[in-house]
Amino acid sequence: MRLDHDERRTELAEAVWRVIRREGVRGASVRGVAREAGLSMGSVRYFFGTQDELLRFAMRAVIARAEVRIQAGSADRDKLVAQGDAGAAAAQLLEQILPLDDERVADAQVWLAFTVQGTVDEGMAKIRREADEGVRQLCEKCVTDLAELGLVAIDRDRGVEIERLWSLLDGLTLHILLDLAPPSASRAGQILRTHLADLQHPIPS
Amino acid sequence: MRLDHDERRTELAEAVWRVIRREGVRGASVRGVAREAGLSMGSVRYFFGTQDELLRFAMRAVIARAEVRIQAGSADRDKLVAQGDAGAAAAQLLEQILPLDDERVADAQVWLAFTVQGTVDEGMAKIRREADEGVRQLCEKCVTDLAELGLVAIDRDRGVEIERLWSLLDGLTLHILLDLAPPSASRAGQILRTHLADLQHPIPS
DNA sequence: TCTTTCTTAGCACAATCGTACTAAGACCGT
DNA sequence: ACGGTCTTAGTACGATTGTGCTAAGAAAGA
Repeated sequence: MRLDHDERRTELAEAVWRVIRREGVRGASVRGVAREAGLSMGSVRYFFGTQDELLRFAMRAVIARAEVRIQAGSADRDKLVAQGDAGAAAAQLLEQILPLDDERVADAQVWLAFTVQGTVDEGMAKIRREADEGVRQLCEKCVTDLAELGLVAIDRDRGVEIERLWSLLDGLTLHILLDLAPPSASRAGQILRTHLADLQHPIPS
Repeated sequence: MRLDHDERRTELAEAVWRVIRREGVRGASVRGVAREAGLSMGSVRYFFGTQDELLRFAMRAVIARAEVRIQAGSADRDKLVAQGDAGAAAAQLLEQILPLDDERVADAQVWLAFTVQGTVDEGMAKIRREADEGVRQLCEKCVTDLAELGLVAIDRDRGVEIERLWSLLDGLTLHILLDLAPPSASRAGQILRTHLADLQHPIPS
């Protein structure tokens, strides 16, 4: 069955994630992943012809999980925007992106490892760029939704605000992953809401 | 001469940086670094008894470079604060932290690689935490200086603002390194100044 | 039950890894 | 010129790496 085949590949991807969290991308050798998955080396090679193919699949699988999470509350958020509360919609969306529970922390750890590996591996860099563009568009949508409802001051440079929001999100994510300023998970949401509140008010000057 | 000895160690650290930028921490093997430095394997081992020692030294050397850069304009900034222009002082300091030229981008690339390696290597994690605490204190000083001059609204939670600024800095750094939104280097400064301006005005209502 | 296809296991190969060790070279005070 | 210390080079060892290849086992349709 072809279904079993894909399920196996996903199981192997999950084994890759566990190994990466424990030993880094360095430890994600074919043998290491096989051991983690309880399979032999030859079996892994049956499902993935090469190590690169294995790692790229595992990387894309992280993206797929994130997309599912983001898609989940999509309808609710659209309703909020239609009701004029784009601020609440933005908060709900962006809190989905931040790693605020263990599962998302685990995913983000793996993603960060792949991201840095992409500094050296052009194949991974390409995958990362596609995913990052997706996040950027989400940030853009948040700012645009707010602006179209007149909730963002006109004197704001929208491009600057989009990239500021985007950078803040990635910085918060990094800080949560590195466990900086201990109560990060709960405080990250507070920081995000403060930022969105700022965005919705003009600079008095 | 003991001086030559330390100079050699620094040369080897620089070789480590180049290898890491080109091939990642993965490629920073004893052999690889020796080849990059134009030395034999045995020579590297003479200056560093173990690979871990070599990499840790190279990591601390990145910190040392950053400290020199930050220390450089220190007097000027203190003068600005004394004159009541804490905003200009903050902008000058924080722009030193961002990788806005090639040299600092190179350093930040290496630092990021070490940082992620620290996810798996407790020794590196310790070094990273010390350095991160230093950056946090710089952010704290910026916010505190502004607040003591009455330039920050009282209704701001200072802890939140410190970590928001800190996260934004790290996020901007990451985006510059990953080359997101092409004209990042020039735009990063603009984003930082926008953020500092926001910080200096109360949230109306 | 036989046969064909799908999975799994295991070994072999060359390459690379970190470390230990030895010996030859360079340099310097005397 | 000599003696001793500081540097460098080179080699060897066992372990691990990615990949190619072969054959045994499982599953399923005839």
